[in-house]
Amino acid sequence: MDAQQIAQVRRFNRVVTQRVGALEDSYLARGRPLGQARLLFEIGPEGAELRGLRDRLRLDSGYLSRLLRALEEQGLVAMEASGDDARGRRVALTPAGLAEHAAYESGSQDFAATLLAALAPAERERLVKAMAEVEALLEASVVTIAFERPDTADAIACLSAYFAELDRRFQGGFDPGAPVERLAEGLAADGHFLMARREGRPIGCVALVPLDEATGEIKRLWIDASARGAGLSRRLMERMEDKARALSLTRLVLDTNRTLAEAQALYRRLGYQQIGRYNDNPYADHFFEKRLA
Amino acid sequence: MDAQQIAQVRRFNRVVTQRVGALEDSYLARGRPLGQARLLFEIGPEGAELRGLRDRLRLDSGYLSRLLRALEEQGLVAMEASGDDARGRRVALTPAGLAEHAAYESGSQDFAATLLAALAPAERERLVKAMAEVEALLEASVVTIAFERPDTADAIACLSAYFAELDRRFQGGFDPGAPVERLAEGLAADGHFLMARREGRPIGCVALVPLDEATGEIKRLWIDASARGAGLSRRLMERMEDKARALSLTRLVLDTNRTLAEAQALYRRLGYQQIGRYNDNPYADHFFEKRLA
DNA sequence: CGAATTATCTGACTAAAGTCAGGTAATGGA
DNA sequence: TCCATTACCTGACTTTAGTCAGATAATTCG
Repeated sequence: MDAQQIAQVRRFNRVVTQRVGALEDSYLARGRPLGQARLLFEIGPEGAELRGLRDRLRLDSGYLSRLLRALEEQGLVAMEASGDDARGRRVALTPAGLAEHAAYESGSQDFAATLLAALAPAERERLVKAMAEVEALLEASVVTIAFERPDTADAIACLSAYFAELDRRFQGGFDPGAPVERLAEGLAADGHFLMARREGRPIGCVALVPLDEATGEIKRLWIDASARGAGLSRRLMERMEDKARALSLTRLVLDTNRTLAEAQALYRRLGYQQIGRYNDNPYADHFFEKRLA
Repeated sequence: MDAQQIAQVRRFNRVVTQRVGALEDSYLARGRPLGQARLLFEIGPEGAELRGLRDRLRLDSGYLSRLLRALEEQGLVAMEASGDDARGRRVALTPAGLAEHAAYESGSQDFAATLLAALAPAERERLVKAMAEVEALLEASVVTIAFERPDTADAIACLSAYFAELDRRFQGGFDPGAPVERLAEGLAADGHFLMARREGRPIGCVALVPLDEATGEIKRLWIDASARGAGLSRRLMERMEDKARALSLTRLVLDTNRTLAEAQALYRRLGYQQIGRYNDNPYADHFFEKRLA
């Protein structure tokens, strides 16, 4: 990355934190300490477990407790017992708290609207588009990618999400042929499993299964809907190719269904070439291979 | 503007202030209270007047004084008398202060680099481009546009910048034919003058001079280089069209030089049609008109 | 069951941030 | 010249933010 890019990022950081950060805070504060305001906002109309609040806002448990006491005295929140674990507790907004929350919501909306109102419609659209792009790529930049065991709860959640999506998208649905757990165990025995996480939560995966001395098969490429469009699948695939090279494989193959157009486009962009059928997978319509340098 | 746009802006605000704002602060702090760190950073290698610091950082004068005392005790800054007003004071960084400032600079660079390093080169480029777009449009959104007298110092600065640019761009240079001040007085007598400012500083202008009962001429459209590409000229032109309609004009005309290609493109986009020469301006090569609805 | 762990709360702190009411010296206008 | 204003400083506060060491009750694991 070059100096110009770094300079642009810094300029962006400066402008945005000034223009957005400070102002948003002032809209959010509403004459209340910012800590209390943020907490009230984070609790939200559905209420929340204290545990989660501590994690999301990175608060010391003593501090959180005190903030809650303050909001409680103002009649804005009420504490409740948590469902399954009697140690944990929940907070919910009282009617007064809900009203305050709504005021925050509309303040934040007003702020966004003010920002947009200063622009002509065409520029407005450009701004919104560019913001979406920045947001998606910033999210992508905090994604971590690592090889993991495919039989952990998180990995199985990924595989299940993948199968569920295939079931939705294939005409006639999709049946993996065996329980997810069994397939995961199989992968653990003879494959490699790469997982992408954002803030700890799994958002994507891909598997590699050696077929013979020289050939590996790419399987189970899945990206959560919230993480698409930021080049994550490419990052996963490239990382897996590195692995294949490290395993001395010289050829990767994969199959795919005709409804997965964006996947096919990705494979082509990555240098995969269409080949003839190499397995009897009834769901597969297209077959690809790539020679590894 | 629609709800989706507002929602996108809010999401952007949330993600960016979390990802960028908080982290940048931690890079900036370097084990020093954030207030002191910000002040040190803001003083900069050239030093600064206390007055300006108070304004830019919105600090109480007592608080600023105290922060400076703290930095002084650490040997990072030195106070000096201000040039013209013996009440005012300046701060400058000592060698130790300069070293700390440099450390902040490099920390901020590291942060930007870390952000980019997590992305593949193609995404990196997309991110930088989108950041530039957001930055430019956010800047544009704090631009204020208003009719002002054309014979103030700021307005004359705009007109001078305009003439200087024409002089640079025209083959053979440009001679306005009279001193800027005289032309400004003329405009004040029979025209209307619209000015764009960003944080108080003039960054663009346009003038309207009625030619007869029904026709007005658009002149002196200028946008500072730092403000181009965000649709400001369009905003100025549209605002001036509104003014023309309010004056019951039904037709606007303007002339332009062949080297100003982007201006011609703008006029066409705004619905101006090319017509024959309507004056004897020796610098004009193309003539346009627009019928007002 | 008993020991270790976990979730929350309370009390006792400290540091940082920010406010307010004077006070002094320089400046500018009547 | 005199008086209001301005720029900065100092002292005396208050509020926020955040930390840390127990205490208590529920849960989990061996």
